[in-house]
This record gives sequence, C-alpha cells and structure tokens, in this order.
Amino acid sequence: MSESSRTAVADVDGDRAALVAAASDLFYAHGIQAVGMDAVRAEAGVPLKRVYRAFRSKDDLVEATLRTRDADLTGSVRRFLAGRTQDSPAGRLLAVFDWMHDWFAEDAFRGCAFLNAFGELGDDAAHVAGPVRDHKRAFRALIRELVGELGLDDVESEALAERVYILANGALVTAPVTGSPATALEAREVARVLIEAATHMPTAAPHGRP
Amino acid sequence: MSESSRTAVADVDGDRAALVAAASDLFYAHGIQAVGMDAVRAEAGVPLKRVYRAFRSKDDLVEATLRTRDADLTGSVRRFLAGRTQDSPAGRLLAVFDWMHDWFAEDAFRGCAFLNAFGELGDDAAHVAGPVRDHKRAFRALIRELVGELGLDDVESEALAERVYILANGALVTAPVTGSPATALEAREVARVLIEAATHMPTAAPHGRP
DNA sequence: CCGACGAGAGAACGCACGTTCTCTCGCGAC
DNA sequence: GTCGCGAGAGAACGTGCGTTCTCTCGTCGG
Repeated sequence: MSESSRTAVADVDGDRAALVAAASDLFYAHGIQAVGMDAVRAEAGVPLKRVYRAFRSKDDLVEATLRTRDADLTGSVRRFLAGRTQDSPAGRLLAVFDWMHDWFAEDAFRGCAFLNAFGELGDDAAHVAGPVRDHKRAFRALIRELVGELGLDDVESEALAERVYILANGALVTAPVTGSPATALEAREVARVLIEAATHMPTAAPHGRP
Repeated sequence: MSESSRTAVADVDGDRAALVAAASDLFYAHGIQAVGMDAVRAEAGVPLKRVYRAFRSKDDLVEATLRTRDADLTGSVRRFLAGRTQDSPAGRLLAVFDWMHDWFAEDAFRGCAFLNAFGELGDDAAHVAGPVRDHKRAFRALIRELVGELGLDDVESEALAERVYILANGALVTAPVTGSPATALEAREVARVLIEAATHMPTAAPHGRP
C-alpha cells in the first residue's frame, strides 16, 4: 500500500481530493461566495477540523479547486482528441467544438467555471484571477497547437488561433444563457469558415464527421 | 417644475435613480454579493430609510440595476450606430465591434455586467437570470436587425445573426481576462469573413473605416 | 411660542459565514 | 484496567450582511 500507516494519521491527501471534488461541484453549481465551508464539509463527509488541516483557508480551497478543474478539463479534451488522431488537422481543430457540444449537453453544464469565477470576483481576488488566466492561456495554447498542424505560417497561425479562441469563449458563455448545446455547432461552423478562408482549402461538410 | 411639492415628500424617483447609478457602478466593479447595501447607501448619499422606501429589497435593486443598464447599453450602441447611417449595411454590422472596442478601452471595463451576474448567481436567482436573458435577447435582436439589412434570406440571416452574436459574446468575455481591447478588432475580422462568405461580396478592408 | 410630524443617522436584530475551541469518546500502550 | 493521546462533532466567536427600529432634531402650523 502506498499510504502511510494504514488509514491513520489523517490522510491529508485523501481529504484534499475529497474536498476539492465536493467544492468543485458546489462552487460550479452555485457560485463561490454562495457556498459555505460547512456545505463543502458536509458534501465531502470530512470533519471541519480536517478541512482546515488540508487547506489553510477558503481562498486556498478555491484556488486548489480551480487548478484541479484546469487539469481535469485539459485531460478531458486531450482524451477526446486522442480519439481523433486519424482526422485531418482541420478536423482535429474542429473537434474541440464537438467536445464542447458534448459538454454543453450535460445536465450539470453551467458555463465555464473559470469565466464564472472571474465574473464573480474579478481582479479583486488574486487567488481566482491567477488560475483563471492560467487556464485560459492553457486553453489558447491548446488551440494554437492544433492550428499549428494546419501548416500556416506563424503570423497566420497566431491570428487564427486567437480568433478560434475568442469564438470558443463565445460559445462557452452563450450556451448557458440560452440553454442550447447547439451553440457549439454554430461556433464550429464559424471556425470551419475561418479555416477555409485561412487555408484556401475546403474542409469537411457542415456537421459531418468523416 | 415637474417634481411634486418642491424637493419634499421624499423624491422617490430621484432616490431610485441615484441608487441605481451608485449600485450599478459598485456591482459592476466588485460583483453583486460583495457589495453591501450600506456601501450603496454611502455612494448614493441616500439615508437607509429612503433606500428601503425606493426598493423593497436588495434583490429589487439588483433587478432595477440590470434593467437600467440594459437600457443604457442599448441606447449607447444605437447612438453609435446613428453616426454610421452613411455606411454600408455590412459596415453598420461591423460597427458593433468598433463600439465594443471603444468600450473595452475604458478604464472601468470589467466585462459584460450581465454575463458576470449570470456567472455569479446563475439560474439560482430568477431576479438576475430574467434580466440577463432579456438583455441578451435584445442584443441578439439588434444584431439580427443589422444583419437584416444585408439582403440575405431569412434562414441565412438567422444563421449569420446567431454566429455574430456568439462572436460578440466571445469578445465580451475574452477581453476582460486578457485585458486587451484589440480582442474586439479580432472579432470584427471574423465577422467580416463571415459576412463576405454569406454575401459573396467583398467588404471594406480590415481595420479601415470609410 | 409650542406641539407634532417627519426625516436623518445610525444602533439594533437576526442570521449566516469563516474560523477556532471545547468537550467527549474510542482506542492503543503499558 | 487505566491512562492519555488524538480524532470527531459541533458549539462558540467575531464579523458582516440585509433589514428594521429608535432616538433626536429641525421645521412648520397654529
């Protein structure tokens, strides 16, 4: 067993994981300020004392929650893309919007946790603004990576990546307000037009997956 | 004078206006839950008693603030468009992004108050979700109106409007995170490509205003 | 000049939160 | 068996909120 002496000595790592999982769901569903530490404690089934042994404060927990969610999302989209290695570079870039569509259709979907958190607390809270900016940078970098496979030059690649990134954020924020997952497919169509315009090559037909 | 007996009988309408103006700024800058009624009272210079004579509760004030902001924003963009009546239909549609660019460059810009509020409180709070959906519907209707002048058929017009709307939301949410007003111009370029693709007609050169 | 009404300022109240403290109890060591 | 350590449950504490209440004082009618 990789744990220390049996289950004893208060498994701080296990607590951290349980608390982050519980807090992540609650913060995402109701906002950060609206969820109290007691609700997190109850959802995680961890006594309050251990909560404050695992995290110095609520701010700490919030930051850990955001960083974990960043890793989870990145993992999720990369796993999705791993199933599309046979696709054309354009198809793989567009697959990001297919992934979004699947996500938007989930019952629990309530927009982008990072944009929600940033909108709620903004620049006032560094422990939120930092992870949010890091996540968005990572997401943009992922898109940039996929755009890179299209074979455009650097200037064109940067421009296209920036535009697809803005577009993805647009879908991410519009879908929860309208409640329609199809927003992702509209955005996908826009991306398709952008890719065609940039590469001067036709891409797969709308909504069709090879 | 249009007021009732002098300045007496507690000018409820004046109070409402002052309170909404103060609350609007504070909510926008720091979020809704982070701003207490006492801060609003202090900023507006209105005694607490009159605050609760003008509004039944904080929820009421929040809703009034959002509705007023909706009217203000709509007025602002329509005034901006009124200066572009000489432009082509495509130019007038793209002018929405020029208006956004001006807005993003303001010091106080902190994203879309409606998306921020929705992200903060989400569907949990009907007094927020309602005005947010109404505002977004109105904004989309404005875009649909401008798209209508392009002379496309209804199906194409609806599709283009939806896409430009998603795009505008993308710029609106990306700009505060990156802090770059140029996001609006990137989105403008995407819109230009979409319009060209939809109308099969070239539009004005990038970033050029006739 | 007096009395009463109403407005302003802020204290008061009930509640909920983040955080800490205390009490109790189970369990292992000797 | 007994002692003591440590963990769990939740009470307690300080703070800040939304909302209401009270007290004081200026002002106006008579």
